[in-house]
Amino acid sequence: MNISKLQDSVYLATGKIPKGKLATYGQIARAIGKPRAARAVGSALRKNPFAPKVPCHRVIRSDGEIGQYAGGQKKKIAMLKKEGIKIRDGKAINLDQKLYCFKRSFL
DNA sequence: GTCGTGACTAGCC
DNA sequence: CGGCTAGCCACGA
Repeated sequence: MNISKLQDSVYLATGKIPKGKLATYGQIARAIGKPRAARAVGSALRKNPFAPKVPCHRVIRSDGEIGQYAGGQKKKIAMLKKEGIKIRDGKAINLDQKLYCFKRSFL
């Protein structure tokens, strides 16, 4: 369990993302109570000790871009496509439709 | 305790 | 609309 508190919060929030839905780093950061910690969220996901448990590939940028991925953006895009997310030129379409509403129980 | 880096965001030109 | 810069947060050395 050698994980920091920030990581724990990020994994918890990310794990709540249902299949077929997406979330932005900023959204997760906000969900954990740190709306300015989008970077820290990415750093936490990069370690991702809960690989299959935490769908880090469902987390994308606020611009609708896929963002980085430990296994490569290509893999991330492929997985998202399989989940039902449509990707075009490395960007998620219908993003507003696929975005997931986070709970504010953290606050 | 200080410095540097990174799966980001928003603002400015 | 597109590209660039600065700002923020957390972690590791």
